[in-house]
Amino acid sequence: MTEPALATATRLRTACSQCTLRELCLPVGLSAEELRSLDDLVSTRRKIRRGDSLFYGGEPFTALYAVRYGFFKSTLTSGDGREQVTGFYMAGELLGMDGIGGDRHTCTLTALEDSEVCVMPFARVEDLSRTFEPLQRHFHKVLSREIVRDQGVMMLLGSMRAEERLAAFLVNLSQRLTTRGFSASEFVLRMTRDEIGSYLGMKLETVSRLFSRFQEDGLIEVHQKHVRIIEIGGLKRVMAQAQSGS
Amino acid sequence: MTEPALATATRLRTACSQCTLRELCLPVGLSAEELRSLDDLVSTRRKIRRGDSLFYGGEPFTALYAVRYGFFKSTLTSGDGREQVTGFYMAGELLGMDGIGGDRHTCTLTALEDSEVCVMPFARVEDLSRTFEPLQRHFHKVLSREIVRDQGVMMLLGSMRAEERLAAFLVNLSQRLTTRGFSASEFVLRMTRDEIGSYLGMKLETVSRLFSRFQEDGLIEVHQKHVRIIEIGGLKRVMAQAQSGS
DNA sequence: TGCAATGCTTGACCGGGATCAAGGGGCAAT
DNA sequence: ATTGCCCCTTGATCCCGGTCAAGCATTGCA
Repeated sequence: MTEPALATATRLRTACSQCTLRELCLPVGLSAEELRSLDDLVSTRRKIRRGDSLFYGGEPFTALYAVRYGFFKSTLTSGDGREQVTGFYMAGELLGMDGIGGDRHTCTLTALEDSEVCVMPFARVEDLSRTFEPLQRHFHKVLSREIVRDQGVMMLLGSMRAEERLAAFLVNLSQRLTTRGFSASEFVLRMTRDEIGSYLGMKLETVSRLFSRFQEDGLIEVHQKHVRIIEIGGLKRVMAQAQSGS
Repeated sequence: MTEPALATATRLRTACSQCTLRELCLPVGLSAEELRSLDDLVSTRRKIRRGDSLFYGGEPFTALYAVRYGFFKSTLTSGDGREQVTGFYMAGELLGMDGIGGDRHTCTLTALEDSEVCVMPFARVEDLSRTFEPLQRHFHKVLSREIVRDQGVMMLLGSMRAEERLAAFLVNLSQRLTTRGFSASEFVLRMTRDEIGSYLGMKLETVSRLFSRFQEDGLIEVHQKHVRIIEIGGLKRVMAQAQSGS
């Protein structure tokens, strides 16, 4: 039986081997053939409109997702309804790893702009990584890096002052955008002050005031969601001024 | 060639299949034979004296460790020397997962009492989990649960007030001790006020004051490191009194 | 094109928790 | 049993960042 033309087209559209983002979400240094063996990883793609959610906390876990384009936040809701932003995700980053442990997602993933993800059924990820060692290794690294990232945020929240936290946030954002070929110094925030504040453990008013202060100090220029970093070195200095906070 | 008696003895001593903790750190529901196939996981054991470190941040990553007995803290040191406690670990819990992503450890693991760990060379973990599906699945779950745990701490630090955080800490400790067959209501803290404070993002004085306050309120009884929980329901109520903090 | 909704900024004030300081208790080593 | 060190407790004071409030800017929809 020959493959129908439509299936071929779909396959091509979802092929990891053709994806410009692959060095962000897949192991590097593979031969063309090895790469092709990864094309089975992605079953389909899914578009998420701004404001819609990819999955909700409590929902059964079935797949991991790689961001193709767009921007997401992950949120955790506590028993009493408080909402905490636990992360922001952009192209090439992996979503849904929280769900593996308990077979349901613990957090909610919401698109902050129109986005698209590659759907990777988790059973397939596990199957493939049993037979394909580079994938196994890579997958473990991705999981581990998520742990390290979270611990970095713990350090942020646990031992830094508000202005240090916001500076660190901007520096981090700038670095991640650079990796993806965007400008390091000028970008549009996809999230609100409230979401930044939740992520960084401060109120939206504090975020706003600090943006204004950084601007007065000549470190950045802000107009609503538009941010231009003028002196990244200054931000890094703010980040690390050895004092204890909270 | 027969196996020398000493090797046999070592093997017996390190056999997962014989370990009373195995339901805490290995997949459950395995046959005796399947269990035996896991005995290769642990290469050796290692004792760590109180105050000594199992590994340091920056050190090359080679193995994961399962706590056999004892108590550990993990700490992260920032560029400017500030130290953040990122977790406490007890029997049956897995250490070292932070190292997988970058081939070196990012945090330091220090014993808070005389302890022993099982050393599981990571190459062996990956090999075995390629051929033995239940181990693969289990390992992924453990990694994922660490992510979820860290996100829980982020929520703690990002959106709860000091007294809520400390109450949550006590409730969590009590639960983990119960799982391990210890008393849920009476235990000895292995860490100092300073370490608790670092973990929870507050100063040691605040920890001390809150302990005193909880005692006045009849929720607990504290004498130095000795804690007796009198009303766990009260602690849970403190934990969730819907207000915003920090 | 105008209106409503949402998000941002800024000011005034307040309070939780940090900081500074002093003293007390327990444990380990001898 | 004594000594010294580390840890814990408690008080007094201060300040960062939260809270409350008012008004402005931007965006999306009718």
